[in-house]
This record gives sequence, C-alpha cells and structure tokens, in this order.
Amino acid sequence: MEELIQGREVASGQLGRVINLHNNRSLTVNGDHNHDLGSGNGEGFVNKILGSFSNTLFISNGKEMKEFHHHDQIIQVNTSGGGGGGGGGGAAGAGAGASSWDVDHLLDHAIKCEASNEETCKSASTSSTDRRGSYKKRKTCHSWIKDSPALTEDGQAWRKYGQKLILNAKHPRNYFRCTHKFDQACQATKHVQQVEDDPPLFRTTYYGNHTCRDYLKAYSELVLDCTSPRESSKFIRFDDTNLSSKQEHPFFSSFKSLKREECFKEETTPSDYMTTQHHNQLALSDYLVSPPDLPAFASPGLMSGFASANTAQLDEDAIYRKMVGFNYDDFAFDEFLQYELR
DNA sequence: CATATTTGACCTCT
DNA sequence: AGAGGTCAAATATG
Repeated sequence: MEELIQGREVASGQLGRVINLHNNRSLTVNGDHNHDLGSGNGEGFVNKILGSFSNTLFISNGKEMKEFHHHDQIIQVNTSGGGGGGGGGGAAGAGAGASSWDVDHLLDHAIKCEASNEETCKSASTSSTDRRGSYKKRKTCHSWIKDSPALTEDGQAWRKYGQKLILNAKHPRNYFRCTHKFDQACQATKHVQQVEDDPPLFRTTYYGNHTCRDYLKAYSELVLDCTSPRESSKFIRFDDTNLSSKQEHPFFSSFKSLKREECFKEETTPSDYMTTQHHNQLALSDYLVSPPDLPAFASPGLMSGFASANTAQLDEDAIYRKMVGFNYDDFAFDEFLQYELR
C-alpha cells in the first residue's frame, strides 16, 4: 500500500512536471508529435496513471473498486460511486465485439469481495524442517470470489498444485498458487471450481494479493502505448557487446517458466473445460505473460524488432536493465520519458 | 533437461 | 472422524 501511495505521489508530482514541461516545449518548438503522450493528452495521461493507482489501492483495500477480466476486456465496477478515475481503464479495456460476453452478465456475476473471517488460507510462515503441516489456517487472510460462466484469464501466472473432491459438489476443486511463490515469495493462491452445469458457472476464490513483479507485462504495456511496433522497437537497444555471453540472465530464466495454469481439466470430462483446439490456440501465449496484452508481442513488427539487432542472441542484460529501469529507477524512467518526448 | 501436472498421502481445523 | 488444503513423488510435456 505504501508503495502504491508513493507511486501515485510520484506520478502526480514528478511525472506531472515532466508532462507539463513537454507540453510547453511542444507548443514552442514544434507540433510534430502526435502520440498519446502529445501535448493535448498530457494531463489525461497523468490522470490515467493516477486513476490506475487509485483503482489498485481500492482493489487492495478489497472494498470500493471491483474489477474483473475477461479475455481482452477489463471491466471495473465502482460500487462507491466515488471512484478515483476508474472510467479510463474500464471503457478502454472493452474491445468492440471481441467476445460474446455482455456487460450485464458480467455484472450479475461480479466479484463478491468478502471479509474472509471464515475463509482459510495457507500461512506464509514455514516450519523448521518438515514442510508438511507448515500451512495453517489464516483467519485474517484477504480473499474474494469471482464467478464467471467460463474459465477466464486473470492476468496472473498460476501453477496448479492440487485437486480435491468436495463434499456435495459435482466437480472437483482445483488449487492454484502463484508461479512466483518461490522465486519471488508471492503468497497469492486461488482455487477454481465449477459450481453449476447449466449454464456452466465457475467460481474462483482468490487468497492474498500478488506481491510478485511481472517485468515483461509492465514493459509490454509501455510498448503498447507507442503508435507502431516500429517505433516501439526504439526503446530497446541491443548492444553488440556481451552478445557472446551464453549465460542466461536469472530474470529470463525465471521468465521462461511463466506458464498459465488457468485451464484445468477434470479426470472425468476433460473436454468440458478445454478442447484440443483451445489448447492449441493458447500455445503461443503460454510463455507470454498476459494474453490480454498479447498484441504487442504477437505483432510481427515488434517481434522482428526483437530479432533485428542480432538474430542469434539477445543482450538479455540490456533488456533486463531497461525493464527494471522502467519500473524502479526514477532516473531511467525520466530518461525514457525524455527520449520519448524528443 | 527443466518445468508443469497429476494424484495419493499427509496435515490442520472443526 | 471427516472435510478441506497442501505436499511431493511420479509422470507428462516441450
């Protein structure tokens, strides 16, 4: 929460000044730039970021703002009416005709946040030697429920770790943990269960918030702000040096393991959840961070941008530095902004 | 070979 | 004791 608040303050302060500086420069120097970051949209750009921070804070609080995803749709429901700039993300995320879902249906099955005093989840602490029994019921763990008529992506990388038949339930419950449980100590878990057959209804219960960082997703979102894949490729420079290094960067090694476990199958009727065709359709995105954000990386233009510098190998360190710099290094971010504004 | 999934055993809680 | 949650060895996958 503190990090989010700090981020919002930085965005409203430093980023606002940078944008204003750019606006003034655009007015006095030239008007060639027609990006989203252009002079007319500078304030909107900042407001959008501030809105995202506010929404995230709301979500983290588990109260005011409710958000759920369906494929390329991101719909936000502001139950308090106060909101903090939630409109931008919601409307922008809904692709026209991208899915058969209708908003009313989504609203009917909206997330039911709950104060999970009765729910349980695993303990973050581990016992001394035997890992069995290390989990404990955690009464204070934050949880919320999402119902949907189909299995949907939620933008996170999950790994299935268990399946259990539940009393008086026709379908087993599937247990997932965050892929980054060990490499980033992310404690988020969820379980998914089909609760109705006709029409099918899947209930996902989330426990805990993700504390992991998804570097590639954050980077791809920034790239998506560019007007074309060609232009976006300029944000990565592949140095010719160090290309001989065959050692894999730890980050990329970790990244390669990213795989969605969103789809699961029952031992009885696997086709109920995931057809072979569906599986094939997911094949490309399996190793990407977020299919809703896939266009940036599915785009031939950008992919060629990745490969253009050196088709044999990439300077992973350079990419890593850029990605991390975007997120955590104020200087690097300012540098990027200035580069973009030039 | 590294990583993901399956599944029976084991654990905590009620 | 039973239900539900998690572990981890075996197995599958790419």
